[in-house]
Amino acid sequence: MSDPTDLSTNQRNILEFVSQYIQRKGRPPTIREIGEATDISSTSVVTYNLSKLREKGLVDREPDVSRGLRLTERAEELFGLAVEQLSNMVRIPMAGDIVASEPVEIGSADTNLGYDEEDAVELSRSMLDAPRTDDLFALRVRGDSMIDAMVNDGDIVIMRQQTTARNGEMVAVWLTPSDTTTLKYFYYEGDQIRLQPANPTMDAIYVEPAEVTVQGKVMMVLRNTS
Amino acid sequence: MSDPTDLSTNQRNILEFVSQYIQRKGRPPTIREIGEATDISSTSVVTYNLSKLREKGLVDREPDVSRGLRLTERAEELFGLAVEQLSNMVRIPMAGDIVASEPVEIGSADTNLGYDEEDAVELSRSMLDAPRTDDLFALRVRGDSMIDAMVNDGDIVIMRQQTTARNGEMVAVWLTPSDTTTLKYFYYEGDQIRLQPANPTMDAIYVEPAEVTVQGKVMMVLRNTS
DNA sequence: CTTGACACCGAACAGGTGTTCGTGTTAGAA
DNA sequence: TTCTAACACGAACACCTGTTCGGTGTCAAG
Repeated sequence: MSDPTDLSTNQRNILEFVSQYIQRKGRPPTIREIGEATDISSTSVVTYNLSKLREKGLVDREPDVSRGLRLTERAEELFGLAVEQLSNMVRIPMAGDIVASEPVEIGSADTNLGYDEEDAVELSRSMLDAPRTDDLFALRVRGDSMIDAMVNDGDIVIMRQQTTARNGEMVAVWLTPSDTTTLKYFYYEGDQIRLQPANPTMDAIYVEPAEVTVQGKVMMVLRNTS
Repeated sequence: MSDPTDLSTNQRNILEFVSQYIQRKGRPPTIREIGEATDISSTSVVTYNLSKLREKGLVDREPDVSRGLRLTERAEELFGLAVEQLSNMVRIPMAGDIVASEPVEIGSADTNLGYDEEDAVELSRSMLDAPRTDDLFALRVRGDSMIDAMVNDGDIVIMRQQTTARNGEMVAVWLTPSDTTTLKYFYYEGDQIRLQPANPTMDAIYVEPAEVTVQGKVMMVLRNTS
């Protein structure tokens, strides 16, 4: 009955228009502005549908006040326009865990088409100077196997999915000889690859190009100690 | 002439009221609502002052439209209301560097009264479960002296200013015997204090309570590798 | 003193705006 | 078929709202 999903065409149009109008103009629209935008000739029809939307908890109205119209949080969630556009935050999905004994699993990041309201990390866009953010994903580190990369159990690494690496980039690599995943600085030197641990007190290892598979570039490491 | 700092009392009141009204009601006020709130009896006076504010680039008006009033970004910066409340982001000032050879310097964080538009770190409020965020500050790590705390050169640590610590918290401590600042997990054990490095492969050190000065709690560590 | 800029006042006007009422249409239940 | 609820239409009304205009007072420059 009051299920917000079953809306008439008019009601859906109204909701969408109001959301866009507020975002664009910074103020709610009038009854007649709604009517014009949604091809409703009569103001009473707009009023009628607004009262229906109010019953469904999607809008809020202040009586006898011009533009006394407001979208409920619930409606903003359904449309998700205002929040997303307004803030310069990046929502990075948590793709799973990263462990030394398995390759990086990026499956859940690929299959994630619609927003699943799943686990995610929110970052300010200014924190990572990345032109694109849709190919980023986050992994939670399990175990102490990454300590030579200065990454601890429970840390979160923000990664970009890519199969190649440039010199100096920190990447997640899969080493076929030892069947392990590690985070290392990548340097291509002549005929072999130098993998340098982030910890400056530790020594680099040298491997053949055929033995390494780049699985992503490490953009950032987050450690929450509180 | 068009200096935004020299505003009449009326203009200042109007600006403040409009800002609060928009934030509270989600729509701009009418001319008469502004007049009532600021004790201006005539609508023309409000119009007059609004046109003055428009000349100074603080408000924007759409003619012949009810509530066709908007605050400029410049005005929002001056008042700093809308932006701050709207986004769930936390702005943490960069207080300086942290090095092993000196105590933590929090001076610049204290003397920072007005927003100096200085260097800062912006984080999603959901990332650090801290009830208060006004006593947080950020420090950039210089040198390799913190590697036993799994913190690298160039990393940024988010800290809360406090002089006491509870067991299990990671804190920045100043050790008087060696005159060094380090980041360690803090454990009070009977008559002495155990300071445990974050790196699980390293051993703890034990010190007398008189030898340590807690300078802050480490809330988060950020490492940007891109 | 006169002038002009500045700030303010009160009133009136035209159009904007939410509300209400009577009526018509359609689809589905009884 | 009849009835009910949902949806839609147009008109009228009362109030809201931005604009405009003539007028007042203050104050510094000429």
